[in-house]
Order: sequence, then C-alpha cells, then structure tokens
Amino acid sequence: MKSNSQLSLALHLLLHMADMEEPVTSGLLASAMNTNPVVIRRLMGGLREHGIVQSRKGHHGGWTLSRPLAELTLRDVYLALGGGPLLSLTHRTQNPDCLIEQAVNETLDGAFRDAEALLLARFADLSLAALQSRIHAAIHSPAHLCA
Amino acid sequence: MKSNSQLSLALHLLLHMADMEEPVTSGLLASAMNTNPVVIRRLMGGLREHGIVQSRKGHHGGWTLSRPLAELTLRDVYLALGGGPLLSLTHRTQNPDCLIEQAVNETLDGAFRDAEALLLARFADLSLAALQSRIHAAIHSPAHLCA
DNA sequence: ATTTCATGTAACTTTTATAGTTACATGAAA
DNA sequence: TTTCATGTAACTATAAAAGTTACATGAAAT
Ligand code: FES
Ligand code: FES
Repeated sequence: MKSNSQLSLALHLLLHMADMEEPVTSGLLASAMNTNPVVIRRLMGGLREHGIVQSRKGHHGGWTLSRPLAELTLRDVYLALGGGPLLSLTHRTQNPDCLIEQAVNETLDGAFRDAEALLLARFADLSLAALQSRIHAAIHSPAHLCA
Repeated sequence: MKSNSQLSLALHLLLHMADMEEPVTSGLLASAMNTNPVVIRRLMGGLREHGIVQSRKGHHGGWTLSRPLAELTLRDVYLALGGGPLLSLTHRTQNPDCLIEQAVNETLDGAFRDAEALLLARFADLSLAALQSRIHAAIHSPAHLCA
C-alpha cells in the first residue's frame, strides 16, 4: 500500500501553528505543505475531536492549538490520528484452519506486538515541546511559514 | 496500499516443504495457499537466489529446500525476500528546506530505526526449526497439505 | 442585511504498492 | 517426442493513501 505520512504532516503542522499568534487557515497551511486544503482540514478535524486543536469559521477563522505543546506527545498525536497500523507487514489469513499458518502468524504477531510497543513507548517519551526547542535552536524567525 | 504478507506466505511455504519428501510444484502450493502458481514462483525465485530453496523443471520437477530449517531464521527469509520496509509510517518530504520538517523527520526516523532493529533482532532469534517443532507438537500428520 | 471568507463534508479521481492472471517460451524427465 | 513444470513478461485487479472538486454551513466585517 501507499505509505502513511499523516503523523509527519500533523507534527509539522502543529509545530508551525505553535509559533503563530493568529489562527491559520487550511489554505495557508496547505500551500506551505504543498498539498490541498481539504487534506489539512480532514487531518485537523481528527485532532480537534481529541482536543488538540480548535477551529473557527468565517472571517479571520482558521486553526489554533488548544493546549500547550508541553502537554502533547507524539503518542497523543498518533492516537488522535486514529492509531492506524504501524507495521507494513501483515499475515495472510487464507485458510485459518491450517495449523502451520496459525503457528507462523502467532509467531509473527508476537514480534510485531513488541516492535509496536517499543515504538509507542518512544512516541510517549517525545513531547512536542522538546521537538520545538530543538527547532528554535536552529531557526531564528519562529513564525516562518513557506507560502 | 495493500499490505504486504510475503513473509507470512514464505514461512508457510517453507514449513510445508520441510515435511515433504518429493519436490512440490508451484501449482500444488498455490492451491493450498489459495493463490496463483505464478505468485508462488515469483516469491520462491527470490528465495532461490539466496540459496534457501532449489527448483527443478520438467517431469517430477518442483521446489525443495536447499538447507536445513535449523540454519534458517526469520531474518534470513525476510532479507531474502528483499528486505522491504517494515514500518507503514513514512515521512513527508515535500520541502526539504523546511527546518521543521527536518527536525520532525529526524526524530521520527530515530524511533523508526529502533523499532526496526528490534524487529530484525527478534527475527534473527527465531529459527524455522523452532517454529517447525512447535507445529509438529500440534499436528500428527506432518506432510499434510491442503489441496 | 449582505457580503466575504473559512470551515465541514461528501463524492470523486489519482497515485502507488501488492497481489493475482494470462500467455507463452524454456528445459528436463519419462 | 510427449509431458509437465519452471521462468518471465505483460497485464489486470485490489486496496490504501493522498489529492481534488463542489458546495453547504456558519461566523465575522462592513
Ligand atoms: S513549511 Fe515548514 S518551515 Fe517552511
Ligand atoms: S495449507 Fe497449510 S496445513 Fe493445509
């Protein structure tokens, strides 16, 4: 399948928004990310339902963070995006009666679970504030947004 | 994209072959796996190039293991299949100049590398012989092959 | 009020990775 | 020389993700 880059996109968006005073429109964010406003709105919609961002319609509307980055971890963002699959390997379930298939898949699942758990634990240890400070050390105009 | 189940399939095939005396045809394997012979031949072709299986054409031809399962780990099989991506998450590389994108992606990559390393290490610890003995404990007719 | 602008969303198209299919050439055993 | 199986190219199908179009809804500004 086509590989999933929503987490990368979401983080990029949130970090940009953190440096903005005013609400930012999906149009502006989209052109900075070289994508389409609807893609942004869809993704942000998910984050809004988890209390991460807020939106306002109409004039001077747009998107703002609804809690400080220090209270947000990569894990929160990943889960708010729906917590989709982390691994690209699946197992075949063509004939569930086959004992070999069962044994193979149980074994693989064990390894998969461990890798996923490790990744989630890593995500939980990374706050967006940490990312942000790393970025601010490198950038000197915080509110920059490629339009 | 459609998710990748080659490793699961390959393991299933190898374990079946281990219990067979005679070479097995791609046609037979395919019907046991509910798939197409060409899918089997393609996959096995990769394994042959890495010395895992052998093929013979013509009458009574087919596929046989070319080394004992005890010398094969899941890692070997995974690598012989091409060592494709393990994780379904990627990062977006729309504007490589953007420092935020860079920081986000470096951070993600760190976590991804660790998870992949863990998974590979797990794979390296699992020999096919171990899988096989687990299966033989459950099955009493080793050479069974759903056709 | 009415104009303006931005979100909210449904429906559709495009892209890309994987799997499955058809067709046939090649080669080895019987 | 017939039979059977691999080897491979070319094509189709399926599925997941991303991008696009179109328009309804709602809020600010004048
Ligand atoms: S778009 Fe991220 S810094 Fe320019
Ligand atoms: S196909 Fe695996 S045991 Fe029947």
